[in-house]
Amino acid sequence: MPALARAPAQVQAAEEPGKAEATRQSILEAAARIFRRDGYSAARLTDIAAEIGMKAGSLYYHFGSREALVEAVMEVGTRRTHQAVLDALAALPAGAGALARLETAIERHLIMVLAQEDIASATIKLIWQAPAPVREKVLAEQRAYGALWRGLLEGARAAGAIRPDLDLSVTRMAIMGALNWSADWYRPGRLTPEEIAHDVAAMVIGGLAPRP
Amino acid sequence: MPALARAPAQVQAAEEPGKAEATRQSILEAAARIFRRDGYSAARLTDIAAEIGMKAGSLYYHFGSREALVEAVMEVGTRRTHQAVLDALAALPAGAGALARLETAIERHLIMVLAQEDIASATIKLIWQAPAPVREKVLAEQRAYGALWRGLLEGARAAGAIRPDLDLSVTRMAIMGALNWSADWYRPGRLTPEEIAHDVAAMVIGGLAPRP
DNA sequence: GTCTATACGCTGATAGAC
DNA sequence: GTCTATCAGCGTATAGAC
Repeated sequence: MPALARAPAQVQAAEEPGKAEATRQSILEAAARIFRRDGYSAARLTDIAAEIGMKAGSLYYHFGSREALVEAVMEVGTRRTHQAVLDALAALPAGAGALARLETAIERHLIMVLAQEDIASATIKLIWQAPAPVREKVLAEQRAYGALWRGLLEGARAAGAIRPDLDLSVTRMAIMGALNWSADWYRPGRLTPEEIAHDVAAMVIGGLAPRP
Repeated sequence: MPALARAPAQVQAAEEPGKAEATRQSILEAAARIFRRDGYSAARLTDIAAEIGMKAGSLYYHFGSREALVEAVMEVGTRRTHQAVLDALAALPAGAGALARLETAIERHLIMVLAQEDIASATIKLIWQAPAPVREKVLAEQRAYGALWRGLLEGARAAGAIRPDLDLSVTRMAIMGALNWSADWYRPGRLTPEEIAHDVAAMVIGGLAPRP
């Protein structure tokens, strides 16, 4: 079979960013910025388009609807946060203990949310604002991420680092709450994302530990 | 000055619930239910009115606008939660320590959010969904509530119950996040609000404690 | 006080020129 | 690919009957 001189346009676009793909990306970024700033209901397609010097109608060449757009934003946000935490865990030394892994995950997740990552923090903010169908899809995708956390907590419990009277589901949700709420209240300034991440991680880890 | 046989209608309405006042109350409750279920943008005045067998237009006899309605819901929610926590604190024995006070506040706040209190949990859910002007007003009202928590944390720190390296503002927001996020994920069933409140309180208190 | 009927504005979405 | 119309739908809000 002779090699094709050039892959079909569609495939090419999927592989290396052609113009359409690049535009799609900047639309996603712009949408994340506006959605994050205004919330789901107040964000208008006009504002999003204007953010990158386009007109609202043009967005429809790249996305089928407003809902498809939010969904895409949240899908990327979910995947990106998941991947960042996985990477951080992979970067740990081989012998890292369960607590070190949990601590790493907490800090990395929080930094994704705080460090100007519009897509990550917009995603968190939008989860409970988006229309139910979108929310369901995203939550389904987040199950894998949730499973990662469940594993981390079970590992910590097996290592004796979690007091036996705590329910692990409640624990997990309380942790996610402490982390995700920061997407709303955080304003750059007094403390760095790293400082905040450290404090929260310290609190959580300490809170899980069995009473001496 | 001879006593009036009957107070003017307006004053009467403000003092003891006349019909208008009673209706106003049930509108607030209905609105909280719908807003909590659907979120700010998806909740329609038609749905709210229908919830209590009214027509959308009739709501305008009681509230000037959709925004005025959400604002009223959130105002009541804020006040009611604040008051519930104050009451719980007041019910403690006189000699209760700083940690016991903090623990009580955590549990009471969480129970307000979880125990089918539509107005309290709708308020939390709406804070970051409502239009900016409404949010600003509500946040302003919540400053007093925030001050209560700041006092609780400072008291705990003075009592030596909080490790010195934790920033109290970050701590406070992390706690509120862990508590408030529950308004979104909690579904009645497996665990009671009390059980959840206990777990979260235990985690938080433990997390603040100085490392031995 | 609540209804019905309607006006109004706004925004998501489409069609076709370029 | 992006623009310029333009439409359609919906939900808030108003006016007036009852």
